Amino acid sequence: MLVDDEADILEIVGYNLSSEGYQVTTAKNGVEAIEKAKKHKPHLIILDVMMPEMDGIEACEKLREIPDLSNTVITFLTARGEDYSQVAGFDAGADDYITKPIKPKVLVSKVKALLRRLKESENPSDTIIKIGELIINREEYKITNKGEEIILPRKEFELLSLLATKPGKVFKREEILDKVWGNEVVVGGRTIDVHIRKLREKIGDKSFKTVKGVGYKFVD
Amino acid sequence: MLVDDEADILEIVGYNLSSEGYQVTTAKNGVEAIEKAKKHKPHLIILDVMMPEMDGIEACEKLREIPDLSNTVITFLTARGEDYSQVAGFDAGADDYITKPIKPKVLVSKVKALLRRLKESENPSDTIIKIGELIINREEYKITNKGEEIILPRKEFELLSLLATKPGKVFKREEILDKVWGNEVVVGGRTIDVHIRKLREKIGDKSFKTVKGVGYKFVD
DNA sequence: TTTACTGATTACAAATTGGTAACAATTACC
DNA sequence: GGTAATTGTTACCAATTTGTAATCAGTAAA
Repeated sequence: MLVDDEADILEIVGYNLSSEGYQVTTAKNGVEAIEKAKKHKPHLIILDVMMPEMDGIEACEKLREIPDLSNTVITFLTARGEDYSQVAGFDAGADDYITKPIKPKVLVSKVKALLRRLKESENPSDTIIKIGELIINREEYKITNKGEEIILPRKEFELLSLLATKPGKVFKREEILDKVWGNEVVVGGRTIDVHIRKLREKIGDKSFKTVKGVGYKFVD
Repeated sequence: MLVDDEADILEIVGYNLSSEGYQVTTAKNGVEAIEKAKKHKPHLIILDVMMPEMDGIEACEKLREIPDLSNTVITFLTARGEDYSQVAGFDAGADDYITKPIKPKVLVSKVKALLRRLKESENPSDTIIKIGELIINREEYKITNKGEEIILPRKEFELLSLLATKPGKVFKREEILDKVWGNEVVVGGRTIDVHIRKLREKIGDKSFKTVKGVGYKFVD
């Protein structure tokens, strides 16, 4: 959604974005913008700072209060050099700004980048494993169990990660050594057991099942 | 890449651009242009509107459908006065047009301008990162923390920038070295730690979390 | 030239982790 | 029930990893 009081800008920018395949809505002022935003729930709002009646900053603040738009990216259009408006803009909840004069190529690639960013934040990739009340975030090396955050040392984290990739599957000791320690490292016979014990202490005894003569498995 | 059915034009324009240091490919018609464009992925395509078989407009539309060429600038060559072709050209996805007769000086400066624009748009809006009260402006190498402006040395700035691109994500030491120092540079084992320490001093201790055996992460 | 700063290194301190040994407990199997 | 094999547990220690301060070379600014 484009918001600007100048019809020229709406047309030029709108044309460029449409021809990239984006669906474009326009609004001529802040009031209209809020109205239309509620209806259309745009993914991205490009907002001119300088507008009559309600300026961009104020419009932005109002837009940010609309719950449906919490995932909407808002970016300002601002004349080059007005840095004060940048700061004020960020305070108002903007995510980025674009400087005038507008270069179509720059604009389009900026819009692409912003929407890509939005998309990325929507699906939290496969780095996250979720089993019952246990959430393993590989990217952040963080574990949440029943809403409580737990920080595990590396080996314990990796051991848990491994077992959790396939709940119910029995991992042979050999396999665990391979994947967690690396098959060139030689460790004593009780090492795995000790680490399992630590995990049992921290995550819960019932989650780890021993299969005698074979290995361990993680159960929900 | 130049596309025109007249060999004279290819030669003259090609000569002028080559002598400015550009790498020039040529094609005699639309079909050849598409073929060669797929192979060479040119940064800029100059396309004559009037060509036998497939005209410039049609060629442009086909070129725009090639994913690899989404960042390619396409400009038309058109006889002065044919405005209709300008409109049609923009609809077909062109970025600019050049009128015949061609004045070499004008042409070269236009090409320069177009390629400069491309370059600017290639590294788009990662320019500003905002996390809580911290605003990082990569374009201006400026950081604002709680409204206060902070100036960081280059390495510290880049380290912070990197970590801030994905708050919460743990960046492995290896990855940090790669992205901030460049993977050909070899630095001592304590270098990253020392820089982290300086950032902790300037930005706040709590913002940087150590993950032993792995790396560091930035947290809000 | 002087000064100030950046960026890296070093050496040592501090903290944490990972592993082991010794022994206890449990299980499987005869 | 007895025995051997396997796993659980604990305390302890060594190795690894990180934090920190001091220092130094290189470079840009004054």
